[in-house]
Amino acid sequence: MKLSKHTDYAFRSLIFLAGQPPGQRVTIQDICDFYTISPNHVSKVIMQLVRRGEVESVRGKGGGLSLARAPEEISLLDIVREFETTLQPIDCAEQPCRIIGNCALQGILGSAVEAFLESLAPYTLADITSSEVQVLRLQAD
Amino acid sequence: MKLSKHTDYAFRSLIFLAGQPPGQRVTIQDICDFYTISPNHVSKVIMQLVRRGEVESVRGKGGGLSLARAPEEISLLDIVREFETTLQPIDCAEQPCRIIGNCALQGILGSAVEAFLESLAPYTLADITSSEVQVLRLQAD
DNA sequence: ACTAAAGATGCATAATAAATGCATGTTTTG
DNA sequence: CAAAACATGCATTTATTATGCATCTTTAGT
Ligand code: SF4
Ligand code: SF4
Repeated sequence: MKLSKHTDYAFRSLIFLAGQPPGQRVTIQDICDFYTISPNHVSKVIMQLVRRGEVESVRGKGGGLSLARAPEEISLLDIVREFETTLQPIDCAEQPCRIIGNCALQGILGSAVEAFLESLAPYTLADITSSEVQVLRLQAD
Repeated sequence: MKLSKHTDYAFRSLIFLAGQPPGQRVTIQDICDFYTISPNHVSKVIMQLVRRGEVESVRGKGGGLSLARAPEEISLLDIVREFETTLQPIDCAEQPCRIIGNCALQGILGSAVEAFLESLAPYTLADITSSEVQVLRLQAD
């Protein structure tokens, strides 16, 4: 029961962006340098965030990335929902199971996943971006 | 965010065993025939259940498997805990993350997993073993 | 207009983990 | 002692994830 790295990379990127002074743009390279992760992933993750409207990207020379919304308005739940490919803990149809329809397990697991997601619902990017991160960012330069 | 097939195979096996008349023994082969899954997996899964004391196995000719406890005493939560290799949604140390210690995300995700597990806690094998399954089992022969 | 910076996208490969299969050993009944 | 059935280890396959590479598009600055 793990989340994919894409999901974490999305969080890392958002946290990094949230740690910037207002109006500042950063490049994908900056993010990758900071975390020592692959630009290929970050690039794709950022694209998804741009499409969703969480991040603003400016192409071309002098361009870069910035948050398109206040951190308080970026829900952790939305990010998990976006980047997790499957939220169904068991796929009964994959190895077709003979007792489908007579098994309450699917339902129980489904509500357990709901409980997982519900418990993320109250939190936003602002809750996971401490001022220490901003300091760290400055030290990095 | 999927559970492993081992976990589901454990559930399938337990449900099958719970559907037997009292005192009846079944072989691993029976379980595999019923669900059309691989004996190799089931064999290993059953072993874990035997070690944990949920299933009783008798070796040798005429042997087989049976539940070692009442279905009401087999917690779904315990099964998930046993068969899921990792219950940590993100491993911050894998791609060492620079903001470890300054990131509240781990904690939030941790409590989300707790919520997931907590919501399984009230249920037992008895809750997912309907009488229809027993009927189906009889029809299978 | 040209060039370089920087994002956007697609495809190929590598790494990892899960799932499956095969072979062999051990126990027990008849 | 032979056959049934569990027990265990190892090899192979498959699926998914992660990574890398190549190329295209956009835009600022000269
Ligand atoms: S045992 Fe229940 S949850 Fe598992 S595959 Fe069968 S129907 Fe689905
Ligand atoms: S961003 Fe937070 S949760 Fe993700 S790896 Fe870094 S410290 Fe861990």
